[in-house]
Amino acid sequence: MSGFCITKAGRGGGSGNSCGTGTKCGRWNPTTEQVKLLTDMFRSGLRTPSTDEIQNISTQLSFYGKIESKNVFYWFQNHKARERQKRRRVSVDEKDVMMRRDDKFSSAQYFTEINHVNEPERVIETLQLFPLNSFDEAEPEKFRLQANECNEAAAAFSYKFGSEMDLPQLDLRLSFL
Amino acid sequence: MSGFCITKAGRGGGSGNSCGTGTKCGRWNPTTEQVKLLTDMFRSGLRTPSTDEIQNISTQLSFYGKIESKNVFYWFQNHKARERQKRRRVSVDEKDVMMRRDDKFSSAQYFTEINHVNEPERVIETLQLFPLNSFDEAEPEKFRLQANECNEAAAAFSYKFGSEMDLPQLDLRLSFL
DNA sequence: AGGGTATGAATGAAGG
DNA sequence: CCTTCATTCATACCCT
Repeated sequence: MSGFCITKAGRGGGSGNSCGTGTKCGRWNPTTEQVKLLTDMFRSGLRTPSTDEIQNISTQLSFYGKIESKNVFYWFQNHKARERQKRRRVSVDEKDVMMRRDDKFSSAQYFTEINHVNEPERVIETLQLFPLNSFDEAEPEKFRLQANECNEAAAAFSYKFGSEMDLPQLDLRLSFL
Repeated sequence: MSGFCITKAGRGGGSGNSCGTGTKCGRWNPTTEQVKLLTDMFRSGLRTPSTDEIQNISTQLSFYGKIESKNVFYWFQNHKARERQKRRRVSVDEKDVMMRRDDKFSSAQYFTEINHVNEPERVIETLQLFPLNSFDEAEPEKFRLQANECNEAAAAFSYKFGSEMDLPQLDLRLSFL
């Protein structure tokens, strides 16, 4: 299928991986300038660039090194997802902590914390060199709590399928194998 | 054996992956055989299987592991969409390369490339293994669909490369907001 | 030199 | 059909 992991045959595989000049092939390795700019954009509020924006960004960043549009696309996808993930993780932890203490009287505190929800530990904040608008990450994300787990969306599956297991065994065009 | 990546515990071996016996199964994890067959079908031209086809395929593939109709449905949806997306990105990237030269008025060339949108595969070999009327493989999609995109892209470019091409000091932060 | 972490890439599943 | 989200795989990088 789509190149499983086309992995760079580089390592050990004698295959023509001509990335000699320290540029490792295989997967995009952003330069610090590229990362800085991408991060700036993200901090400025850009979360999901459109195709055109991706193109522009890619084109411009290519000045600093090899880059493809898909790299930009993935970068934003991952960055956004990970921020969300981190936030979720934090909130869950907070909840756990609370729960753990049989809190009978901390309801007030509970709400307070919930409302705050984010305020991830300033782990990465070391980068706060920028003067700026610290509003950045606020992002009023819609809290569409999603029913995860095996909730099974079969029901939600709007696509219509015939009458279930009718056992229509047949010729099958799967004679590929 | 070049087994380096491709698979590993996850979807490999088409056996270990049994969500069946109480194992928590979050989402379908196709076995390699299933992927291979689906890919073959896709390469044979099947793009949008009908409900019946989906049913049949699903039934057949269930021999290789747990699978539901919706999985087949989604697989084709995703595969098709991603191939198209990939193609689009690649073609644009190529364009970028060209644009780097001075040709700001290469609209002719521009369109030529768009129309080409080379399709490396596109093997028509298998022809009608499928008795059905599934001509959809031909994907009667017209080009006019692309026309629109072309315009947008063109606009974006003119905007961008209107006068100079090396502004390393780009002010990305504002251009896309 | 090995383990942990950060992150690029891929893809199943939905929503619209 | 297109876009987006969640999850997972595969690596690069860093640390002890």
